[in-house]
Amino acid sequence: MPRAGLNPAAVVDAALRVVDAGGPEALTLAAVAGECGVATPSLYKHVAGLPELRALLAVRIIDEFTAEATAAILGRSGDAALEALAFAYRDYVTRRPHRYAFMPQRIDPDPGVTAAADRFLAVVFAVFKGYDLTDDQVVHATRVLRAALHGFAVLRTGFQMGQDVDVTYRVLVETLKAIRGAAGSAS
Amino acid sequence: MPRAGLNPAAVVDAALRVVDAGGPEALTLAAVAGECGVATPSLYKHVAGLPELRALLAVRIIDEFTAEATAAILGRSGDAALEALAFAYRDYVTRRPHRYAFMPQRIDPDPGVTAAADRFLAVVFAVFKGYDLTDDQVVHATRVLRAALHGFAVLRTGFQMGQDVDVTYRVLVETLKAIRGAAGSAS
DNA sequence: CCGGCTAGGCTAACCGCGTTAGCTTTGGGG
DNA sequence: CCCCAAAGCTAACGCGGTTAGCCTAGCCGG
Repeated sequence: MPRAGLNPAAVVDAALRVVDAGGPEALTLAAVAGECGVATPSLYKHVAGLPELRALLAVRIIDEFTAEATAAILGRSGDAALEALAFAYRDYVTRRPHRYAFMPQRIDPDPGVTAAADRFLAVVFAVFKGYDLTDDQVVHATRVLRAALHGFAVLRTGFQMGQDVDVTYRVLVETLKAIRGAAGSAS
Repeated sequence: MPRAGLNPAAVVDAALRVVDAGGPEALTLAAVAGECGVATPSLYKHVAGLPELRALLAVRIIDEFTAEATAAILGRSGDAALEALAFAYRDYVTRRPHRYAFMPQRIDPDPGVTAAADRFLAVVFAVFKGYDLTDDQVVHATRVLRAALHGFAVLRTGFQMGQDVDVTYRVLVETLKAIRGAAGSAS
């Protein structure tokens, strides 16, 4: 029987296809192996197990997202950067709803994931460079921004009632422009 | 052998203990059965399976949370109500970190969970009764508030760097007071 | 007080998933 | 050309959810 010619990157590619098609729940070694056209245990020749595959996938996704976010805020500052990041965020989540579930939410034991998360964080951080805030204030502002954008991303599909979610997002973004003032006064 | 005297409520009680002790990941029929002092399949005499147990647990937790949130905003309105809800939210998450994971994030197929989620939503909704907003605007404001509070709750434990998370939360709450104006202008 | 019925417990067994062990074979490099 | 490491495979285990089917505790009517 011919070799499948796999490698870690190809396994992650297959995992991405599985996740895109079936959501985060569908990410199973059996499914990925099927997608690769290989028996399940064969995957262990390329990744150490499900946790490592998840970590590799997370790095891939975080970096993809970071690249888009970076492109969005390049050349902008202040409220314009904040808006650009917010819309890039929403766009990614809309375009890749299942992938977003792998964005880091708590501290990850995997150092690769932590590093990728830090790279992403630097982008959010950059938004507040244009404002006149102390270092501490920038940290708080970054956390608030992340929390709001993430919360919206998570709940987005769960909003009942007919009102336009795009309008809600605009309200959110407008609200967030108050971060600058709030960070200044609350610390 | 003597009967264990179980019933659905007692099973949910055991499930709560399991979740409190080991986190949402630990919620397994085997663990709950162990906590009940019973063999795993015996649970099926009281709950239909893991999904139903999860749903029952979610209802229990959402209602517990709703009760606390309701108590917090009773007798307050406007910014005071918003603050009270925000702090009740944060307090619950801090006190019951594992339980919070069962709060509804997307539409749940279980009608009981949906009903409980609606009861909770009504509380958040009530915060904006005191503001001068149209019905549509209240819906958007409610969504924004939920998104921000939820996002913070989720990311709370993941914040790196030493800065005080309580200060961050104060910045968040201050920022959210701008919802009124944003909802008014953006729609 | 007794017989029986039901509800609530049990064991056995199946399936799917992750994982490990150990065998086989491919195919590139000395 | 041969060899051997890498990359595939099958077999087997453990664990979790779930189903089937048995057995008995304990209430209820006679």
